[in-house]
Amino acid sequence: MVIWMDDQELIDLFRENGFKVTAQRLAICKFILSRGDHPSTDQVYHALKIDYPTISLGTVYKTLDLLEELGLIQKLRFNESNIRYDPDLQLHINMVCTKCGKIYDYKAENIQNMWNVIISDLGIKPKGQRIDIYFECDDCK
Amino acid sequence: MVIWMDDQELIDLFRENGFKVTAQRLAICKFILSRGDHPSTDQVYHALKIDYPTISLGTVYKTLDLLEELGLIQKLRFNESNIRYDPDLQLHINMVCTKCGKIYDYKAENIQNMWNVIISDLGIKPKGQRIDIYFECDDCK
DNA sequence: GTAACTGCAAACGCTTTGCACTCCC
DNA sequence: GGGAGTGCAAAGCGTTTGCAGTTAC
Repeated sequence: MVIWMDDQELIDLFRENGFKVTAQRLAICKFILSRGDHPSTDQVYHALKIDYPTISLGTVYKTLDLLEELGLIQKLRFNESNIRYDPDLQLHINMVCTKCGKIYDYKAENIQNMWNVIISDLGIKPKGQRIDIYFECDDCK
Repeated sequence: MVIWMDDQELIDLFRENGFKVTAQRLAICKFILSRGDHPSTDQVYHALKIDYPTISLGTVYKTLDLLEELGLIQKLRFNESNIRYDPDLQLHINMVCTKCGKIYDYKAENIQNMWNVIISDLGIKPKGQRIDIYFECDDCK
């Protein structure tokens, strides 16, 4: 799922939380929020290097950490060693191809219903969740 | 959940798959299979160093990779940088405390039923899965 | 006897940190 | 003007790799 925020909403969010608005921040933020495939730090970095040739990996890491703090994205580690960033904090299933590593999101109403049952059985207040299914995607079969 | 295999079953499993049986392998394997809390490589290493003072981290890594290949355990990465090993390949929920990092397994029949529904909706043959819930455990509240 | 395994140490890759320079406000 | 953010490079740290010595079979 792609979460839409316009520039002004992003700018307000940064300012409200006491952070300055920079071109890099906006660019990283807009890039990650527009992608449904959980890019890695490196992918963000290389994609933005085209329009922002001086951008650094450090800035990408720091900004993505900031976005996690602000509750806009979730960091995920799969079995590869790098971090991936998921802009969807709502309940969904990460369908991970074990061959090519592509990730497809899957959302359905019945998942939410089932989840509600589980949470109520557990009697806890969850702060987040993650559901993965590992499979071989059509391209890799 | 703790999966029980006796020594002879382990030994047979190694031999059947063309691997030699060594004291280190047996020890690492028995240790990880007996633990429900998803130890890290380092934890395995330090725990075994008591009885096997010459054991090395490299051997622990290699053996745990081997156990994953044999289908006995699953590697999991959480937001910490290290790898954790889960000896339960059956469907369960990893309840992860966001403060202390402890992991509790949760299993219930209705989860399996719900899961079956989702899988059949998706129309895929999953090769594995992972379900996490992040929360604050009683000790950390 | 020999092929596989262990232990050690070096190499590796991703992430974090420190710091001088820059830019937002 | 001042403090936060950027870019760069170095440091950090968990993991992997290579290899000589050892052990299972």
